[in-house]
Amino acid sequence: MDDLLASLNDEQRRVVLHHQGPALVVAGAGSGKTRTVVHRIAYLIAERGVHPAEILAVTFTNKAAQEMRERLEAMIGRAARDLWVATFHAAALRILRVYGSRIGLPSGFPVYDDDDQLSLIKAILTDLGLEARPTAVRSWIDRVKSSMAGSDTTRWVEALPEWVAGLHRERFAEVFGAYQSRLKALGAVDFSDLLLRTIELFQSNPEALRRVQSRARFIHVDEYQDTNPAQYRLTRLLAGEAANLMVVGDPDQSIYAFRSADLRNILRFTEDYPSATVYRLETNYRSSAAILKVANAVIEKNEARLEKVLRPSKSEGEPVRLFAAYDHRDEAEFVASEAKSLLERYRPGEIAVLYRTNAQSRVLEEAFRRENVPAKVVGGVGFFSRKEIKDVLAYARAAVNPRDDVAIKRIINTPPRGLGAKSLEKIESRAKEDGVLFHAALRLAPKILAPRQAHAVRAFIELLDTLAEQAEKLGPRAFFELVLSESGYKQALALEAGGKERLENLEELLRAAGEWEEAQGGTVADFLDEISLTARAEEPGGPEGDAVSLMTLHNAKGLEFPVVFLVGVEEGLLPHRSSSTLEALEEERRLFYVGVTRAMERLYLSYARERETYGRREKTQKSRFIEEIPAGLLQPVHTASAPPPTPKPPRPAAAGDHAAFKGGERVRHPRFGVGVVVAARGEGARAEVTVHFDGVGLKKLLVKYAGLERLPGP
DNA sequence: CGTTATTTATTTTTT
DNA sequence: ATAAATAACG
Repeated sequence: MDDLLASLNDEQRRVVLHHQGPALVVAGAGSGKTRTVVHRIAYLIAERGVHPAEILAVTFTNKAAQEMRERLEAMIGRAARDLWVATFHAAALRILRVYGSRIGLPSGFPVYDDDDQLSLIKAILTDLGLEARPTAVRSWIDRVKSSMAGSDTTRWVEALPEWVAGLHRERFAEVFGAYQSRLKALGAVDFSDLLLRTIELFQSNPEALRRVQSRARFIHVDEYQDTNPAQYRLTRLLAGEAANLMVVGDPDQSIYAFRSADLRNILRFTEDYPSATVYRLETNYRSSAAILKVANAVIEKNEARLEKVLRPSKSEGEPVRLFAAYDHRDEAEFVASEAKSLLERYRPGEIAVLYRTNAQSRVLEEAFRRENVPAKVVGGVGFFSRKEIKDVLAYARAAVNPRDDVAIKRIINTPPRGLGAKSLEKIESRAKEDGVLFHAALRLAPKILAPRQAHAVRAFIELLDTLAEQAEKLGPRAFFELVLSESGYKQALALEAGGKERLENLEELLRAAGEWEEAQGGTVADFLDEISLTARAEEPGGPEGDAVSLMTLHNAKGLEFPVVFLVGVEEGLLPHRSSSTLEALEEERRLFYVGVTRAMERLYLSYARERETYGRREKTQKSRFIEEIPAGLLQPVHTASAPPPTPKPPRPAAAGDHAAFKGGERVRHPRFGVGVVVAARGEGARAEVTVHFDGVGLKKLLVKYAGLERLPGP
């Protein structure tokens, strides 16, 4: 297996040859970190006689896990199937599915995602009569949990700011407590719980820990700089005394503090494991020297960092270009047309556009469409978080686990069955009286509801029972087909406006389920587990052709592209306006650094002087990060023609247009099309017109809202 | 009860 | 700008 080592440099080879005990690999961007880890695993198997089933590799994203699996399979073939490659959360779920009963988790416990969390929180806020923003409450709950403050019942509250999500911290603590006991009563776990409950299991159950350890005798943790306290703890427990633990990371690429990631975890590794060997990968194989100079110039400005050199291995290359756009549209237009001309030398898939916020993707998508360049948003609002998909998945969840109240409430009146808010309230209060859960009270519901509703509930229960029965017999695909037909969901959708696209999405789900069955097979419950952890995954159906990738900077971590456009490099966006502290600012700077270091050959930075947010146009300024780059490293781009000073499209006459409409005028409505005003009455805000639209008929409209456009007479 | 109209909030990043 | 929450209507 000489060739295992032959293709590596000295730095990398030393890592691969590391045998036992703890190791910290500080790996700069583009230094071949994944490659090195993959080789190390292969070497362990081929040369050290380690069995694949004794190796665990933890990655940060599912995408990274998949890539690592593929690379290992390419290198060692079938043996790769016995390796355990997973994210922290996926690994924890697998552990809890096996040993969860030992800490009181019911078999088949559900994993609640953001949406489920939110509906639980909303219900609790209503119960307690509190007003607060549910999303803010959720993020604080997550923060408390993943920083593991929740375990210490008294002190963590005092560590919070006085006001949290619009609640006094004492009140917040009540909500937190209610949330936790609610989860417990439901026998459900949320994302943070996957980690916390696994820790709990290991601490209370040494035997379970030992068993898992035997499956993880050699542990690798990628992106260690982004581990949060719970992940840190879990890693330490798993590594145990033997500590055959190799962690890999780059402090300069730590960009998940908002999710409680703690940079100090990697900085103190050598204190945690005094016997640790430290390796450094400092040769960059990815980027041109010109690009690296920019990256280094910026990251140097951070104070909280380990000095680290990153040596280029490539020549100077193309200069990094800087484009100052008139506005966000102009910027998008530039990117799309420049990308188009680059297609002479690059495939679309070799080009990426990176931005700070998801909201920036839309203009870009539109611009690419106009230029006829294939482009796709990677990440973003995932396929599995669309309403119709979540609805159908909720049916599956309720079938697999009849105690999943959140799922049941989601679907009890979807499609409409005549069980509205009033009926739910009745069932809910009955549940409270009896001290039972919603799903239990539901079974009593026929007794406390009007005949019509009682009948509907009976039918619904029957539906759930049928589905529960079939969920055990059918594969996911057949099961979902059954759901669609039996629930009436499909029929309801077919009648709905815009239902066609949703039906197509459901077809897509069926196809994805079918493919999954063929690829690995498993029960409906297995399928749910699989997708519960990949909520933001790409559209199923695989890579549909070659396309330019549009994604957030966070999503770009770990990836590389020959051509990168980093857009919206403006004050308020990058650094984002929310970063008020020095720590936050430095994290933004690392984010910028991550973006820059994704580029191999060509890098474009751009910013707009005006940008529309919230539909509000605002003046913007170029980012301080651009100012931090020595001017000689950037080459300004000049476009052939400056855009018009006022690119604002003419707005249709509407609110504010005080000239009243008169009978006989021709108008255009955004939805109904062209029509003739038949009558008009009222003034100002209450002005009302009756219009006869071609092919639609008579409509009474409030001028203020209708958005009517006056057309010249015939 | 269910549909439509109107108002409100939302934008940081994700397992 | 747009989606989601709420109110008004049928």
